[in-house]
Amino acid sequence: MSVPRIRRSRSAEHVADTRRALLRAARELFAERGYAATGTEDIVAAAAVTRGALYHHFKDKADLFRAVMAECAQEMAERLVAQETARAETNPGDAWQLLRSGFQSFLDACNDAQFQRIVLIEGPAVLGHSAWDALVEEHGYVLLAEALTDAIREGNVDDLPVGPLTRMLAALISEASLYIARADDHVRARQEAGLVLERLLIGLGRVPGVSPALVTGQS
Amino acid sequence: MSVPRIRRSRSAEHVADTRRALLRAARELFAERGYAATGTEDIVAAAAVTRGALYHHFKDKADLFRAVMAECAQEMAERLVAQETARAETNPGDAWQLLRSGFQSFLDACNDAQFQRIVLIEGPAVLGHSAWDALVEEHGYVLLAEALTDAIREGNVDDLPVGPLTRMLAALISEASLYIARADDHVRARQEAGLVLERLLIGLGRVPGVSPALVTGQS
DNA sequence: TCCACTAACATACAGTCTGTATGGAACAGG
DNA sequence: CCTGTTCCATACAGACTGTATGTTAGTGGA
Repeated sequence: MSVPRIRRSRSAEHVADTRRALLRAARELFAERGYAATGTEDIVAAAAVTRGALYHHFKDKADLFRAVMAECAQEMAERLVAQETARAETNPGDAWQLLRSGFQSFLDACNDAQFQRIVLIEGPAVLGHSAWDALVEEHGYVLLAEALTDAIREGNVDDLPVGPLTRMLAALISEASLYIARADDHVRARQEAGLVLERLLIGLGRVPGVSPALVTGQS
Repeated sequence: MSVPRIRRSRSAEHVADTRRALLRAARELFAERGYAATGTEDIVAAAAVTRGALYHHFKDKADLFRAVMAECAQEMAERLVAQETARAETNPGDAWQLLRSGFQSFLDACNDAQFQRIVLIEGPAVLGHSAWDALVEEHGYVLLAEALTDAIREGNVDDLPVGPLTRMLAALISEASLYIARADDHVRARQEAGLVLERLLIGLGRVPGVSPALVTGQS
């Protein structure tokens, strides 16, 4: 009953096509229905191949997801870098000013349903913490940490520990983007979240009168 | 519709036992292995019942998870409320001071592996966004939002939109607690995260020289 | 050109897991 | 005594994942 599939010359280009089709289909479906609710059969059907191709190119379903998430994170990082280098050229300010505006543009860039669902929602649960963190570390945190280090070196941001600062700021922006995405009034939510973010960042600047040893960790 | 007094002195207790056993076993296993990696058979085995009992008490596996997560969130909220009311009595300060110290103690309370895994990691992916948000809204956000509203009314916190502020602060603390939990040096991580948090909160206070309309939303 | 040999799939199958349907025991009420 | 309901156990059907196996196009060597 099954119509035999005719396979023509299988060039390296065709192989790459298969892989890309799988990635594209998986990305779409994972973002729309979530990881658990997306069967491998659904993916290969959308990609017009069979499960054999999937398991040839990827170790398992989670491996496919990892590749999809890496692609999402990669694209987001590239988008941001391009945006920020352009801004730095046209309007050269100090690193701190650049970082603050960068946060705001990240807030806009983050407003991408696929990125949110795959990287922020499904990612931590599907890949465990370590694998997720490794991916984000590679694609996202490095940029933020670099910018923060620059700003600290320039003296406009107080010498706070970059590690936790990076994670916490990233979480802040992530949550803000999710808040904006699910709000009824996107424009208003964007404005409010941007305002809150800007206010929170104020505290990072040099504040001469404040001793950095206020908090010791024991309540 | 009339509910006559039901007295099943012994059996009613037994029924509650079954339910509690399921909740306890599920909580343990979900926190340890994650939702997807925990089979219903594992849960009922740990609870010393059969799958029939599980599906009698809960609609499906996700429903059981929801109950577990609600329990976790409930306990966390109770713990915090108790802690804060005690603090408020012994050391009555203004709402803002109370809130700041409350954040720090939340940072400590959040350092609970079950809470982190179930509520913060698995929750958003297992229950969708809306169900998760509804639960957190009910158990966690209300407290934070109330405290923020008080602090704003007292004038020590600027009149910022409470909705996004609540979510973003909660995300901040959640990420900080995760950072602390996975750090090699917990004590140091706790100290650093607490410091960063304290600094970020500074920006929320009244800052006379800053116009709140700096950020308009369009980059 | 012939012959391995391998990459790139397709297909069939086995194991696992979830949800449901069925059955039964205990108990309350009429 | 009969009946209905609650509470749970068991059996079963469907779905899904990963793997084993088959098949074909390309490739390098002799």
